[in-house]
Amino acid sequence: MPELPEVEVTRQSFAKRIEGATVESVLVGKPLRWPLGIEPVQLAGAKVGSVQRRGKYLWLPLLGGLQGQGGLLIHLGMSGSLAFGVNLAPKGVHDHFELVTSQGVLRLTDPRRFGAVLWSPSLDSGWAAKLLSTLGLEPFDPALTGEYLHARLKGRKMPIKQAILAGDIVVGAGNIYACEALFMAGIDPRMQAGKLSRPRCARLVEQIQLVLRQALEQGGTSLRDFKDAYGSQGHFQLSTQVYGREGEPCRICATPISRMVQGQRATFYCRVCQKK
DNA sequence: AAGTGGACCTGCTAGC
DNA sequence: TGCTAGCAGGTCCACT
Repeated sequence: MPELPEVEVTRQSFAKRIEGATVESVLVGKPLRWPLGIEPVQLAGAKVGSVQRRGKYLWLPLLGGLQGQGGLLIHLGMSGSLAFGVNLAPKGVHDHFELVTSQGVLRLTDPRRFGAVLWSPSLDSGWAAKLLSTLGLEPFDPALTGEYLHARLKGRKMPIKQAILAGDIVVGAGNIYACEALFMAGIDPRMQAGKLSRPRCARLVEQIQLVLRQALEQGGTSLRDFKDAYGSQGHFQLSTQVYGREGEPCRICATPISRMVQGQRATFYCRVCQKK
């Protein structure tokens, strides 16, 4: 489910409400991708700081309690979502983590359990350092330019779609937004990454930023049941140009949208508008 | 080093 | 109606 816009929309929907809260207890359900990495009781009494986002990860700083100083690194995987409130619905079978605080309960619902909640002593040590160190630039980082993308793609033989998805050059565009950005940039997803010209790299950067910004403004994409921590749905799925539109007419040239598989992920594209 | 495929897990849908 | 295969928004890891 969650690519950068969904994660950011989620963050914005509960960051202010949880900041300053005191952790009362922590409930751990079925195993997620990795174990929490700390005894839940150690977190009691800690104070929640300002929630940050890096790529598709959220970082919830914690100060005090038996843990001393650290935080929780949260990833929503494919099917995760967070809810925060004082009167959440009764706990369901897919609710696998709860942080009970003085200002409300933060709950992770994740049917497939590809998500993770990990304790780390800081952002640049422990689990957080390990997982975040391989990440590329944030999409809205001024350092992300066509020139930068061109330099990083140099010599790469993999298809441009997979290079964008890999996340070691630029983070945040997952399968939906990678397809969308490539369409808007007019680039064939099969194009060898290292062969993209500078101007096309510049255009791709622009379109990645544009599609993510648009999705953000529309509250993200709710294909199945994505909701932010207030329970609100996103609407970007209504604006999609190619994703999920196989056989439907291209919004530019009316050619039926094609679907193929790259790296075991579906790619949607227009065989006329997107060129090698 | 870069690239590929498998793995993790559950729910839903299309098709027989 | 009921079963099954195939598919889903992510990304780490082992292997070539």
